[in-house]
Amino acid sequence: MTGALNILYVNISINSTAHSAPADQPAPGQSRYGWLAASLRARITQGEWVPGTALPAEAALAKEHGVALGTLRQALALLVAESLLERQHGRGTFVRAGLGGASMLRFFRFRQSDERTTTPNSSILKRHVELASSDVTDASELPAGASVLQLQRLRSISGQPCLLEQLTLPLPLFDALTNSDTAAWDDLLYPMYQRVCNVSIYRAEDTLSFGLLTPEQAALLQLDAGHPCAQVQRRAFDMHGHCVELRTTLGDAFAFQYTAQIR
Amino acid sequence: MTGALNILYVNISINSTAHSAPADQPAPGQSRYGWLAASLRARITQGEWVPGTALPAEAALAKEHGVALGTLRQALALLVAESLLERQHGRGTFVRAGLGGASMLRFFRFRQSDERTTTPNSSILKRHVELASSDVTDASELPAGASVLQLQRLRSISGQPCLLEQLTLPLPLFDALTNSDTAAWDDLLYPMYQRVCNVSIYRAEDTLSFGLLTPEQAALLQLDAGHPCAQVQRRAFDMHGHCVELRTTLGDAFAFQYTAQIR
DNA sequence: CAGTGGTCTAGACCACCGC
DNA sequence: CGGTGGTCTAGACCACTGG
Repeated sequence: MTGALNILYVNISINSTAHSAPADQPAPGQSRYGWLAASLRARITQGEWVPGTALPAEAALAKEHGVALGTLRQALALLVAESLLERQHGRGTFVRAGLGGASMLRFFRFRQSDERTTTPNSSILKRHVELASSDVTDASELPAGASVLQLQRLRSISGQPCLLEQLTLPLPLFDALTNSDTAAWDDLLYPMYQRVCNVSIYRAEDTLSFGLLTPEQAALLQLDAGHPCAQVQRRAFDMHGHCVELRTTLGDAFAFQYTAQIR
Repeated sequence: MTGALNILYVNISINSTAHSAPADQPAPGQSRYGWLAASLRARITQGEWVPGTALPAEAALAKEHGVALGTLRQALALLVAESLLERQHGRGTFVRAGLGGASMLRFFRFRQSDERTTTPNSSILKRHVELASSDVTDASELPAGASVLQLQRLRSISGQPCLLEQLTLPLPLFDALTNSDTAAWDDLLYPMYQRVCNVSIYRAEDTLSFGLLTPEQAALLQLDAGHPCAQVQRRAFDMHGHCVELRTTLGDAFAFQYTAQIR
C-alpha cells in the first residue's frame, strides 16, 4: 500500500533522520518523552494505527514502554502539537484523519448573500502528465525526472468563477486520478485524495503574493486582462512530512483578505 | 503610573471578566491550575512583577499557593503560551518585555543588495490630535468621544521610500508623544512606546488586503497614482488585552510576500 | 557551588463518554 | 457502569546558569 510512496521517496527516506526508527534507548541528552514520541510517531507513520482509529489507552501504552503515566502524556502532547494525534476526553487518543478542508476561501471574501459555509463548485479544465520542471522538484523535493500530474481547476460560487488553480501532483502516488472521470470528482480535493489515492494532507504552507492576470487567466475568471490578482502558492505535506501537492491559486486581489496573529 | 490607562478603559474594565481578580478558590468546574494562572496573570498585569524581572522560583510560588509543583508548572505553561511569561532553564521565569519589533517587513520583500536585518529609516510626516472616528472606536473599543493622536509616517530603506503608515494612538496614554521632537524618534516604535509612554505591546492582529494608491499616497511612495498596494491593518494590544495602537501600512503590492502555516 | 527550571515517578481522584 | 483522558500530589533526580 505504501509501495508507490517508497519508490518515490527512497532517496529522501535514506537521508532523512527526522522520521527514522528510533533506537531502543533515548540518545544521551535526549529526553525520555522525546524519544517516546519519536517511537510512537514511527509506529503511526508506518501504519500500525490507521488514521481515524484510537491508540491503546494511556495506561496500556505507559506499561508497554515501561514509563510513568506523566511521561507518556508528555510524549502524546508533542504528537498532538504536531497535529498527528487528537485527544478526546472520555473517548480516547486518535490518529488524525488529516486536514478536511484547508479551504482557499480562508484568504478571500466573496460576496454571498446568505451563508459562508458553502463550498464552491469545482470543474477541471485541463489534465495532463508531464516531467516535473526544476521549479517543481525544488519546491517538492521530488527526484529529478519524476513525472507529475498537472491540473487546471476553476472554482465557482453560484455560477460565478472566483478561483483559478494550477495543481501539481506526484506520480505514481496519484495514478488513480490520471484517467478517472473528472466530472465526477468532489469539490473538496483532500477528502478525495484520501479516499481514492490513500493520501492524507496533514500540514500546508501557503505563500501569499500579488500579481496581474494574464489574458487567458482573466478570461476564465471573467475579469479584465491585467486585473490585479492575489496568488496563493501552497505546498501540502502528508503524514511523513513529504510534499505531495503543489498548488497555485489565483483570485481577484480586491476580494483578498487574511488576518495573521502576531505574538 | 497606570492612572491614565484606568481613565481610558474604566468602562471596559468594569464590564470585562477576562482579567478581573480571581476568587480565593477555583470556581466549581474550573481547574486549579487555570485558577492559579488567572491569579498570577492578575498579579502580573497589576504590576507586582515588572516586565523583564523574574518571578519567585517554582518551589516558592507553589508553597505560597499551597499547590504541588506540577500544578504550578501547568499554570505557568498557560501564561507562557499567551506570551506573558518566558522561562529560561537554570535562570528563572521572567515577565516578558513585550514585542521588540513586530516588523512590517515580515510582509514585504524589498530589494536589498546585502543584509535583510536592516531597519528602515522612519520620518513623521504629519501629527495631530483629533476625536476618534467611529471606525476607530469600533476597532479599538475606545469610548465614544475619546481623543487620539494621528500620525503619518514614511519608512525608507537607503533613501528609497517603501512603506507609508497611518497610526492612531489613544490619549492620554500617549500624551508624551504629542509635543516631543519627531525628528528624534526611534525607527522602531514599540521600544519607544515602552521607554517614553510605559506601554508594552504583547500581541498584534494584522489584516492583509489589496488596494490602489491614491495620488497623494503614490507621490509619497514614489509610485504612480493607482499603483496596486498591499495594505496591512494592525491592531496592537497591551498586557491587559486592550488595543493601544491602530495602524494601516501601505506598500508596493509587487513587493508583498507572506507565508502562512496551515495545520 | 547554590539556585533555577526540566524530567520522571507512582500513585490518587475526578470528569467525561458510551453502553 | 467501566473505560477513557484530565487533574493533582509529593516526592526524586538531572541539566543548566551564574557567581
